[in-house]
Amino acid sequence: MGTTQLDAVPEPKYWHLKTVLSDALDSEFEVGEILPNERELAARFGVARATLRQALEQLELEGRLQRRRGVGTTVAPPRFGVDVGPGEQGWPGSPDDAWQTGESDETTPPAGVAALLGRDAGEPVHSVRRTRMTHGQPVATEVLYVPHSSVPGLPAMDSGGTARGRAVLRELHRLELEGKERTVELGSVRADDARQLDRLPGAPVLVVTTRYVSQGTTAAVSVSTYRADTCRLTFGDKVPEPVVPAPESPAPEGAPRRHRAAAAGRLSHC
Amino acid sequence: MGTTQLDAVPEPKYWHLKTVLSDALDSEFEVGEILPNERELAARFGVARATLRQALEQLELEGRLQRRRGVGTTVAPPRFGVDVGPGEQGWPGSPDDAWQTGESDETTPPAGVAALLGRDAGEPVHSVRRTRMTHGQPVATEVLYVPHSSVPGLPAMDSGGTARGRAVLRELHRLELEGKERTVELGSVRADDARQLDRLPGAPVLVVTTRYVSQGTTAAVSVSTYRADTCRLTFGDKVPEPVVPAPESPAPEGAPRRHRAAAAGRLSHC
DNA sequence: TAGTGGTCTAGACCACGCC
DNA sequence: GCGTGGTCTAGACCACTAT
Repeated sequence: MGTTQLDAVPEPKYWHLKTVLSDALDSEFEVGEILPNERELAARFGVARATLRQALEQLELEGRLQRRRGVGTTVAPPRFGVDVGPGEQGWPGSPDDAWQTGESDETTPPAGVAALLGRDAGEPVHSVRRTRMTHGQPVATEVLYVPHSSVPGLPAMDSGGTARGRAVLRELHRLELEGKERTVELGSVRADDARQLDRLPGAPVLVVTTRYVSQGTTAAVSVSTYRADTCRLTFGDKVPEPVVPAPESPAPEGAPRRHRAAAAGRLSHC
Repeated sequence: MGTTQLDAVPEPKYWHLKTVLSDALDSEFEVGEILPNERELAARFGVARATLRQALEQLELEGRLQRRRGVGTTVAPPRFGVDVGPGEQGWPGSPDDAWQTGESDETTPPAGVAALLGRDAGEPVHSVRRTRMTHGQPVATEVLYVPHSSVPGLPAMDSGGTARGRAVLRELHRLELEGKERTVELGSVRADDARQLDRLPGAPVLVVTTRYVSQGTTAAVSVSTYRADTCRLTFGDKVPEPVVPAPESPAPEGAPRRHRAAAAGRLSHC
């Protein structure tokens, strides 16, 4: 009746639902507000919960929603920019970088990292775990792989703690950094990283692989894992934090004040 | 019996399934090989199809599998690197860039783009659509937004074709490019881009937003949409295409020859 | 037309956060 | 304990591709 659209290509229900919800988020909700629970939303829209969840998953993927088990679904704030560009010069662990050094020990790197290092798979290297904090929340974890040959002066240390990590970084800084090469790809968080990032295993992440070049060879390789739902990676000279919308539909610029009250009967069915 | 692991934290079935399948892909399958269909796989592993599909979705997200409706599920080749770094200097549409200029017309940019341009939302700008091809396949679509003030010399053209797009780019090249700022974030493809990228709507993509700076102001903004399943974005001086594994589990370096025979009874249940 | 993956349903139970 | 999102099931039908 009211639809001018000829349904020659029927849209999936969850896709239409996602659009409806997205528009509602723009116009009727504020950042931090809590949505009705999934069972109620599904009933209100006349779909099965699994179908509703498909729509919610999409919106979470786009950074519009945040879901936490035992708590509820809230409207996510706009993604914040995280600088990973050439602006972040220097070796990892420079005085001003945003990372927090963690534990260190010896491991055999993944095959892909070994290839980047130009080492045989199975050859042990130093590994240093780090965490990146922003706005008080952990947004990324990282493992830095350093071949023994890059830090020949490293004193023998059996303890696998943060002191060892700092020692590895300190030795690394003695080398002259010629350049970095970075790649970005989509991945899903491993179980151990998931806990640190406060996400469930399998949540989407942006994986940044950095190759540190010194004296013509690869001196170290780091693999960083950024939360894809909350982060926007920025490259180049500092971007003045403009309002960049979620890819699919622009995010409103709501004040980041928080609500705990459940949304009333605003969402109408279809 | 053989498990030294105490199942105090029971792993979800789909997660375990994903691990099993991933290992099997590494050891028993080659790139291009076609897997048994979902109903058979589910039966073989003793799970519901929905559960199996959760595992397959994860593997597809990590670029290990490729699924096509009406065809089947195949083992994906390793992701290939796509250069989006500062190495790709110059304005869009430079003679050597990898993009293919498409249609152009006038549109009102999304709110976020308008903000980046420093324009009021609703103000119309030139838009140029482009496509990026690699290995004979489209890997990215792009919309370039150019305010009228950046191309004052553009002759009046009513036709909204590729000729208009080339004219806009040509005028843009008259300006001196001072720098670019790029951001990368996760998104999902809109319906129109989906067709061009040969993906279903909602498939995950890496959204690269570039701000072109000239004479201290934003002369243009482009929003590029890369297939997240097949692409690895590379920044910096050309990376010599090393073997970089999928984030969760390393990909084997199989020759990219293709099979059409269905996999035999290699996958064992649990 | 046969076979594939994609969508959808109506349930059930579980793990977690909070009170 | 209670309410939340997370997992899982066993079906059904649809859209698409290849033959």
